[in-house]
Amino acid sequence: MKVIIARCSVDYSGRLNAHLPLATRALMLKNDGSLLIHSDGGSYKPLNWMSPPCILVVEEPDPDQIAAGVQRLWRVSHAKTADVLVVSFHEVLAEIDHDLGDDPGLIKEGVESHLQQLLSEQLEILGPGFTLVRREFMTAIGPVDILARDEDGRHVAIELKRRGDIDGVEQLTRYLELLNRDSLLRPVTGIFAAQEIKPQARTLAEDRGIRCVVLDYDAMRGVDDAHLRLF
Amino acid sequence: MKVIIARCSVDYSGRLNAHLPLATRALMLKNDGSLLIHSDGGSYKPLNWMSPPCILVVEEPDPDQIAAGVQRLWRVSHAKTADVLVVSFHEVLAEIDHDLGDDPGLIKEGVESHLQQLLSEQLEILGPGFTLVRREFMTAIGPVDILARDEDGRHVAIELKRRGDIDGVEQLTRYLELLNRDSLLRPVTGIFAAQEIKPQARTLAEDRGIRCVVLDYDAMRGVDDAHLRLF
DNA sequence: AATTAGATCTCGACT
DNA sequence: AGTCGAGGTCTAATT
Repeated sequence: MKVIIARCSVDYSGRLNAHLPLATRALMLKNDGSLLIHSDGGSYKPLNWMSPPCILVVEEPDPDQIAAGVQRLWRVSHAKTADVLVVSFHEVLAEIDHDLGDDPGLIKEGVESHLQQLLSEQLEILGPGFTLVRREFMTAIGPVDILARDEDGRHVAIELKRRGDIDGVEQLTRYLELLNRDSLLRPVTGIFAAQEIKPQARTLAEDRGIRCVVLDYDAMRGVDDAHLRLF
Repeated sequence: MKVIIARCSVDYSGRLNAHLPLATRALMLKNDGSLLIHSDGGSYKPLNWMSPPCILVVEEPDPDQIAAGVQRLWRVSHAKTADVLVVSFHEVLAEIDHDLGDDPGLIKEGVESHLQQLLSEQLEILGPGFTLVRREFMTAIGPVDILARDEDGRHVAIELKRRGDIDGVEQLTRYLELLNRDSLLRPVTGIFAAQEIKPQARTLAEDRGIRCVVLDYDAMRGVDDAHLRLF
């Protein structure tokens, strides 16, 4: 990995065209040839970048560029697409070159799949007498997060989201339409469950007879922990 | 901005919990206190990070940590949420500290808004006799990208995407339903236009009588350039 | 400040 | 390899 602080301008051409005027920036060149160009702010997204697989070529600046103050020229080309990133160095202010070796990788403890697990174990949150049929119930257009039965034994399809917006309601609607064509399942009602439900999504869901349920993740985890402590 | 190459381990706790085992990594500390932790690979997304607004506190390692080889301890806390990132430094291998100043920012061209401009100037792509009514035609549920009339003077709502998938078809369907309630506009047909249309989206659209048009951005830009060169 | 839709989205899982 | 769904999504525009 090489890190360079430099005054430079940058041009990108590919899925869009973009230009960064001359300024001081931090460049991170990774072992695979990929390049990130960061400013001293914003969040983790670089101002400009090239993703691997790509190739870095050091070019000679032409006379016009030299006259304009360009000392070094990098052309980073994507190996499979026509994407190109050109960095015009006007001044290199600092540089680090160091071998990092392989990274052992990130250990994550997720939330989304965990939420599904918690809810399937705590279906009473949705109402008394709810029982689980299956998690990830497969249909022709994809898996329904949870299929359950209500206290009267009728099927209920549950779509789970961390943040419930309109797309989730559309998704559940498509599932319901499909499930209700199946005489073995019919009638199937829907529940839209999320930690947070956007007003537009709630309106659309209720318009379509889909019940909305806001989930309290911390409370559900608490119940789960209490449950574990019993064993 | 400070860039550090160090052997370190990292723990994140927030919307999820994550742990990075001891390894050599590149850390980028920005002026606003935000921190990125990169490995020598992957794309622009860091292994771990803390977004601003956040605060960095240098802590004293406790005896156990010192015994384990921890030389320095950083605790980066988000200012508004409970998110915390802890970096345990075992060895600092290189370091750069440099002031970058403000960045003049990125100039972009070729995103959806640009595509919308090009298409509204080249409506003949959709068929002979098409005329523009309005870009961003406002409705109660949001703006339709382009409202036009076909050669017979009938209204056509056009939904524009870079990549056309099912969500875009749903969106256009909602617009069409609403627009067709308006006696001044009725009948309104739909066109789903994108640089790339996913098969599922095409099937759904054509099922609903919505025409699909694949756009050639380069050709459209070429026409635009040619048009400019005339003046 | 809150909401919404786009993104050079990225990333992983599954077909 | 393509497709689909999720993301500690991020980000910019608009209400």
